[in-house]
Amino acid sequence: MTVTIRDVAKALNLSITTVSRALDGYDDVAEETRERVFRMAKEMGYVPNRVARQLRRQRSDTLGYILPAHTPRFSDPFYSEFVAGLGDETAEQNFDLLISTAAPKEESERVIYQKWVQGRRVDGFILNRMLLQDWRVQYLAENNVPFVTFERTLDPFEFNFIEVDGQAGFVELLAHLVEMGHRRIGYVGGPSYLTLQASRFAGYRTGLLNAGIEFVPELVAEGNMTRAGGYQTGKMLLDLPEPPTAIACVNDLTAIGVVRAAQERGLKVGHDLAVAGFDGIEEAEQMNPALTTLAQPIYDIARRLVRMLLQEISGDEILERRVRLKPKLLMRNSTTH
Amino acid sequence: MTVTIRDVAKALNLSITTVSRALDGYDDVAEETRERVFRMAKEMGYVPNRVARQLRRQRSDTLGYILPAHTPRFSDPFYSEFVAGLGDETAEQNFDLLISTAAPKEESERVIYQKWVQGRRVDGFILNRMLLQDWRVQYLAENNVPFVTFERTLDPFEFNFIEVDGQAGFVELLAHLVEMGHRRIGYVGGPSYLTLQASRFAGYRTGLLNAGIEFVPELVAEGNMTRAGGYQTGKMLLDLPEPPTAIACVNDLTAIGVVRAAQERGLKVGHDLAVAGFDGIEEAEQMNPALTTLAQPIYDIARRLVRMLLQEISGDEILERRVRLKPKLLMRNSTTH
DNA sequence: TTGTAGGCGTTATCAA
DNA sequence: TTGATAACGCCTACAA
Repeated sequence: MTVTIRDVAKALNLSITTVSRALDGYDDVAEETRERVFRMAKEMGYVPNRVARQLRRQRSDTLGYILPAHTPRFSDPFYSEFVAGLGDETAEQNFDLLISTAAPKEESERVIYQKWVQGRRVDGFILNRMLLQDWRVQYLAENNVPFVTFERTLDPFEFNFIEVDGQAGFVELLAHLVEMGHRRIGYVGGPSYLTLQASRFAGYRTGLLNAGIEFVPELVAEGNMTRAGGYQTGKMLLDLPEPPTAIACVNDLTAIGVVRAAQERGLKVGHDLAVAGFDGIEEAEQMNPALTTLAQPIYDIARRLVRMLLQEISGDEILERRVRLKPKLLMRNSTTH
Repeated sequence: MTVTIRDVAKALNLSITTVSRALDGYDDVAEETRERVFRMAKEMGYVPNRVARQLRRQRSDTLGYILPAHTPRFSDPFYSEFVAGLGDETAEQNFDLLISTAAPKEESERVIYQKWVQGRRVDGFILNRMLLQDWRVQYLAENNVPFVTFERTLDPFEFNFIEVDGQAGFVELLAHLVEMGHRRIGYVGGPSYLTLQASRFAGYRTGLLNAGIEFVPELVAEGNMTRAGGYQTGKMLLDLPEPPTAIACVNDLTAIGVVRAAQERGLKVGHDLAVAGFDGIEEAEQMNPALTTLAQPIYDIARRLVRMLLQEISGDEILERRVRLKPKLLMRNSTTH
């Protein structure tokens, strides 16, 4: 049926050893033999059986990523871009990417990690949307499973990660808003157990401090990082007796929701209300008004994470361990008009 | 290191054969033995090595799906929902889902299919966004690889699929627009080689015919099914000397772009211009004005496709072969105000 | 430079 | 009801 290495060997009157070594580029194979092997393999359409190779090598050549999806209709451009980056880089490195979705912190999420680890389905994991204290980090570290993360955690384990300095970003954003004349600045965040919420919120507070503006708890609300969440919390803030004149949001999706809430109230975003987000998704650029945001190179980060993880898995020299990037403030019409 | 079936057998003083059969639920194992085996396996934390099993059984217990992504920043809620459905159902059936992204019709896409087929990485494929004549169908059919599709093609091969009747949907939509008083109705479609474009466009034309409205080629434009594409083509149509008063769009994303173009021109969508889409993504419901759309149950369709494919793979009786659904017209403010 | 042989962890065949 | 044994396809020490 399908062509195996044995068929190729037989057709060439060689041993499977020689064929295997020729194909794998060992240098103890005669140049002429190698060429014959390559030609025949191609002609017969031979493709190594990955499963057999995996069993022999005791590696799966597969990376795992579990998407933190709360609902089936979950949709965040951040993840589309992130997954695209993971997929492209793994493919380029001749690895596979195994994906599943699970609601964060649920039992079902834990079950998937366990299944993949114990069934040796993957050689390592990419994690993101980290919790301040993250059971995944503990579980993987204790089981000696390689992993890398986007954002870090407070857990007392050594691991490699990329982080984008949300605190510094928000400090810069607040300075920008203050410069545009705002003093009453609101903040719509995400769940408090998220690393990114902690650092971005810290940036918000530092930014206020820097400008000598008093922190007003009423101007801060917790959303769920979706459009709908931004819309809800946006309405709340805008319906205050003394509403903010600017709202900084934990991510672009939230900001999009806030913009909608504002427009529904007849406010002209950019004039009557400034709104800013974080991520730099494509939609932020295209909406009306274009959204001021702290952009991070999601696609490239994903690719880089894969490379870091593969270095760790292969035991190669690890070139990058803890990468810190700064988001880029893109000032657009939602705050500058 | 990790526990194998051999360890369990040794601990119980049984042969690995018996352990294997006990665990797999064969009925020629003494009830008492079976219980001992189960208890010990659990105690020792034994999890079968999936790779070894795959090699032996010559099956991968994995389904493949290649996401048609044109750019790294590609992001369409349709696919988020579709992939979520695929992932949930495969997981529930104890299968894995292998995902990659590739630009449609590119050489790189073909390479992935070949690699997965020849490397026996997957037991079957789910396809969507079908081309009228689709090389994937031909390739898989000729290689006897099981697959199911969302939408069908014109290829002369037998295969199982689910389709949503876009033609009937657009006929209904056009009737609605006509009833709202529109006579000058535009259409923004997708690439002409797509099945869904062919059928939805056919519905548009039939709808015009039914209302006795002459077909005006200038009112039809080809987009690329993205927000940005909708925005571009929307501007084009709206800048005509005699612009349409209603625009039917091939999908929601396109419609969202058209709405933005209209709003930029100061048009009040729902009053000055009617706009409608197709898909029923969440955002369509939340935008302002809410978007009239032809909704299809994307998540459920994905799950159903997986079940159909697994029936085909397992050789079970196939309960569903060619499923035809009708989209549901959701009339909202973008056309009814 | 090439070949022989053993084994990765399962499952399936056959015999006991 | 249980066990010995042979694959599945590949890689790699070791021998030739």
